[in-house]
Parts: sequence; structure tokens; C-alpha cells
Amino acid sequence: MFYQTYGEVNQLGGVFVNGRPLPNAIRLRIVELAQLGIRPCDISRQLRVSHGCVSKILARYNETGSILPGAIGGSKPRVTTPTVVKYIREYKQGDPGIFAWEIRDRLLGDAVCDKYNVPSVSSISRILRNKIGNLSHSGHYEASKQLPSQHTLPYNPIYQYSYPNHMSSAAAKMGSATGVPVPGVTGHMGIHRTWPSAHSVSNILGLRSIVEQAAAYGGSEVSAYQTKMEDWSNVNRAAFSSAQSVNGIEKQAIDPDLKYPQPPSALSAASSFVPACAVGPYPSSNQVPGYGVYSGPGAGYVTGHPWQSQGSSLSHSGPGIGMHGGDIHAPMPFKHLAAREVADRKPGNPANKPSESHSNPHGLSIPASST
DNA sequence: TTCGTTACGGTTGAA
DNA sequence: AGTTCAACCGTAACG
Repeated sequence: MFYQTYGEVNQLGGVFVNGRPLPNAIRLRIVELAQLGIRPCDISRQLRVSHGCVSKILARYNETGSILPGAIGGSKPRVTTPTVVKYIREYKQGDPGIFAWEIRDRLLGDAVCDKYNVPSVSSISRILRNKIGNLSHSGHYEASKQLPSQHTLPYNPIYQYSYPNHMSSAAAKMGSATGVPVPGVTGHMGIHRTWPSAHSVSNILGLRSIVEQAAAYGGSEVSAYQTKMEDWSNVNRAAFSSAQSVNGIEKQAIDPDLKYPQPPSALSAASSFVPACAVGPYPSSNQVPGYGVYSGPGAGYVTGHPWQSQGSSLSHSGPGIGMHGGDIHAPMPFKHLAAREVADRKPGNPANKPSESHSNPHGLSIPASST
């Protein structure tokens, strides 16, 4: 149970837990470094994360503005919510001869559903058969009385997958109902699963700064890394509902990273590399310490791990690596502008004017000075 | 050399 | 309580 048996070592020497997301701190580092103009390949080497993973995280960040992993596990929210069933029932009652596809059209037409969550014809047929079939015989009264107390809120067009009460309560309980997780609590940051596209971006520009993300999970990050495995599931689940809309977008957060015990030093190291890293010195955290892959032998992953040593060379004089970072103002283009152009430019290249304090697209202040 | 893509083995959580 | 299923994960390898 308490064995620090978690984690495997990849080809780059980095520690990872198969099947589990990288720690948020590392995810954050990836994005930060990318915004500083460091090439993905260098980030990969420096952080010892496979380039595929770096690529994926950066791509997702570009797309969603979130560094957070997607929601793991769970099931796709059912489209045949009570409300939908109710409407179907009503349609059927109103027109017993109605076809499933007509019902489907009406669900769309009446904005009960949208194209993403409208039940399939077969689903409607099944509903008609299993849930409403009897009603066609047993009468309308049942329909009318059967759902009297049910919420008749129009089904949210986008899978809101609102977690019933515990969601909000949990979030409130954790003090993160506002979407600004309380440090030390559990800033669960995950892309709330929104089907069909968990990565759809609705408001990138309105994203909270990455700093907030960092702060949010930063607080949880360290603590998370020190969370005992046995607590992972509990924490993870409990926190699943917390920290909604961390990014200021519809995505809600989960906390995938609680499972990665990571010593604060990891963040410190990281912070040394990018001073403005929101994940500063962390309180020892509220988590059970000393567990996990990133703390044990994996401690090297963050402490002894070349983030420092390697990072230093990289950050200051890494060959071909423009550590000066560029002006990054656009929300997404860091990859294209910073990562590509900036990275390709040798330090000192006038074309890329370094600024003392970079304010990244997301408001992440990355002072290049204090490095 | 770099990086996007994908198979793979794994974890997770709702049903 | 245990299983199933479908989501996600990061790595490794390919091109």
C-alpha cells in the first residue's frame, strides 16, 4: 500500500505513472517553457517527458487553454434524462402515432436537446418501448403525474453533466465553488468532461490565467504529490466536483493529479526555472506526505532531477534555445510564435525582443529577469 | 532532428 | 460487491 512502487521510468529517465496524468506541476512547466519559446523537444528532454506527451499537452493547451488532463473514467452522461423522457412522453401522448425520428426532430426543434445530446432514434424507440410504451395504454395521467416533481429544466444543450447536489456542495465545501480553488485544499484541475467534445473551447480568451490554474492545482499539486495512494481515489473523487471552471470556461475541473505525490521541491525547481511560476513554495500541504512515485526514488524526478541542472543550462545558454521568451500576447499563438520563431531565434536576435516581464496570453506573468 | 500521430497497456469511474 | 464499458492517461515507436 505504502510502497513507493508507483511509477515507471521512461526512456528519458522521467518517472511516470502509467495510466495516470502527469502532475499538474509538470504540465504547467511544459506550457510555461513552451511559452518561453523553448522547443517541445527541449522541453521533453528537460522535463523528461516523452515528446508525444509534450506535444499532446501543448496541443491541448492551444486548443482549450487548459493544461489540465481530461476527465478520466466515468460514463458519458445519459442523454435520456428524465426531462428528455418527459418530453418524449409528452410528444407521444400528443401524437401516439409519432415516429421516433419525429420525436427526435421535435426535441431539437423545441430546444430540449441539441444535436449533441439528442437521443438517437433507437434510443427514443427504446424509451418509447420501455418507459413510455406502457403509457400509451395506461393513459396520460400517469405521464402527467409521473414527473410532477421532476425538474423540467430544459436539457442543457451542451452536456452539462451537472453533478447533482454533491457537486455543488462539494465544491462549496472545498471553498472552490467560485472556481478558484483554495490552495491547500484541492485544486482539482481537469477538463471537465463535456461530451462530445471534452476539448471544445468556448471561451479561450476568457480563460483564467494559467497562473490561476497553476495556483489552483499548484496548491493541490504539491499536496497531491504527497498524497498517499490510498487517498488518491478518495481525494480524487471527492474533489472531482471542486474547482469548476478553473479556466473560466465551461470546463470543470477534476483532479487528476492528486495522485502524484510530488515534493514541493519539484515546484521550487520549476519555479527557479520560471520564477513567475505560480506554483511557488508550497505549504507542506494537507496531504499525507511521502508517498508515491514522485517522492521516493522519484524524488529525483523533481529534486535531483535535472530540472535544475539541466534547466540551468537550458535556461541560460541552452544551445539554440531562446530562453528570453518573446512577447506573447495572443492566447494561442505561443506555440507558433514563441515556440517556433522565438525558439529558433538566437538570443539577442532583435527580431525577438525580450521583455523583462512577460505577460503571457493568459496573464501568466513570466518575468524572464529573475531567472 | 523535430514533431504529429497512434498502438499499447494502463487507470478511472459511472452504470 | 464485482464487472463492464468507455473515457482518459503517457510512453514508445513510426513516419
